[in-house]
Amino acid sequence: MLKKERHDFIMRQINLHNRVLTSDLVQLLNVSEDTIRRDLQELVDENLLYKVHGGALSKSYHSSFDDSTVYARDSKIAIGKKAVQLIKDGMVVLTGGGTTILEFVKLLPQGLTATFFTISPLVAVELAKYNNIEVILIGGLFSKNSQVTYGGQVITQLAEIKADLCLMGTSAIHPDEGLTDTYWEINQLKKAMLACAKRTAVLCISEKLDIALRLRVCPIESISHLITELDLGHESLSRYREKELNIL
Amino acid sequence: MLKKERHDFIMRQINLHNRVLTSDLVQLLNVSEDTIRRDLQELVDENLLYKVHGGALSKSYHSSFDDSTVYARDSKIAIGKKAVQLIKDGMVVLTGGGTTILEFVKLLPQGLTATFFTISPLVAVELAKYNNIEVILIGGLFSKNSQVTYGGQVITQLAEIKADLCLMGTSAIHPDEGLTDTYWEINQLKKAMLACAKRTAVLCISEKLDIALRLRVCPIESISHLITELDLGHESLSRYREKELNIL
DNA sequence: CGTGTTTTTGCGTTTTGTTGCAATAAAATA
DNA sequence: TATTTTATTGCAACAAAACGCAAAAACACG
Repeated sequence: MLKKERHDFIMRQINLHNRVLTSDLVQLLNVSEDTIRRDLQELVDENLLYKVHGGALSKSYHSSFDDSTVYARDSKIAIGKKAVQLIKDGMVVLTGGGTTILEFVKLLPQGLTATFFTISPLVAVELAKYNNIEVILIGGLFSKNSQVTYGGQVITQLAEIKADLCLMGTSAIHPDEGLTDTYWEINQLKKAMLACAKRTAVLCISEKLDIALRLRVCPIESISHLITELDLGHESLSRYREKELNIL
Repeated sequence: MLKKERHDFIMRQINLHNRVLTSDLVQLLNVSEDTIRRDLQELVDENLLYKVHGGALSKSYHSSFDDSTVYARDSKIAIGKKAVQLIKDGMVVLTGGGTTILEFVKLLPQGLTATFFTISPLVAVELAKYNNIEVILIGGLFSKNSQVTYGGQVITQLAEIKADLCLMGTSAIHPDEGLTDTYWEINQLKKAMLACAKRTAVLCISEKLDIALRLRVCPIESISHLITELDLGHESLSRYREKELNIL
């Protein structure tokens, strides 16, 4: 088995299970511990995973809930500022949930007149602080993990909406694999959101670039804007610049 | 289980419940007390929580005092405790919004298995902290004043629900005039909520007793329970005791 | 084809990290 | 104060990682 194959195998395990044990890999791949450790180190150097004592963890699996201190808050504010530029008076906007979106909402101009649909209660509460924004919260089953509504009812309601712009956070984006996710229901949800907006902007901190997870949401071509905290010319974005995609 | 995963688990517990007991963690994670204590110490070193005798506390719990700014919080907690007694495993409950309801939700027992419908995003977020409660957020226009969803869509959806119990806060209750309100839309909403529940409990701090506002929601007979912070025998409640109404 | 170079891999050793135990100290509780 | 519960500390056993080294494989090039 070639080294590259081993690396791919490891990454597949990581994306599948969010974690992997060194000892498991030794068994599965039938090589020495040292080799696995070296492999993991190389993948760390490529910025593809986190190494911990005993194994490795997925980058996308970021210690799920830390509401006191928003992870990478500065980056998210930078993204929020860029996203605000897309919003014009009179627009109908659909948003997902997540801390990045929340930071974006806090940065909207006070006088903005617009209609916002959202599946996130927290986003709704934040949007309600703007006098001229009409807020419609899409109801349904409430997800304990993602803190958004999901399920059949949400998707049915989304089908009735025609939005000018959809803003969504993401757990992973990859130049070839497009938008991917780990959970089936969230995957379905994102597809429905994409379907009801003319354009979609993906808000994404740079460390979620170049990651592909189990379930495909859409190809990269279905996205109109990619917003990261990086400068336009940044090297990490070159593979995305080749696609038909506005980068902010 | 990797150490990092344990740390994440602990942080999730902390952020969910604002506190955690060492002994609980020992059981849940199946490791020795020493390990848990060391984990907690490491998280303290990372400035992620406070350690106290017997367990640990969330940092945000101490720093953010927005709880204490709730008006008449003690009364609302007293009401919440009484309201919890009405909730049994397996029930389908519908709740409104408001700080009284929110305090009630925080007092629910951890293991409770139930289904909650709610029109309040904040209540939904709070309910989501209970593993065995299914939370359905009813969507629609979002009211900037009351922080609940309202309007035609909400009423349509309410019509499809059959709840065992409805819990609502109120701005006014009067022995002769019944439940009253100031805003047309909220009035409609409350009527719809009443209609879809077998029984309705009104949570109401004593200073809202004996007040009648412009719009009638329902006569006092339509309410099955009145819950205030007062003792059962309190004089202010005498006029209500004469009605067919359980007083808690 | 042969020879020197680089890459890859596994082995032994040392170092570091992790965990549970026991003895003792401190804090909470009655 | 007496008793129980929880913390702290040092220690030993074990697991995993790092490091240097050498064998083997793959590669480059005359």
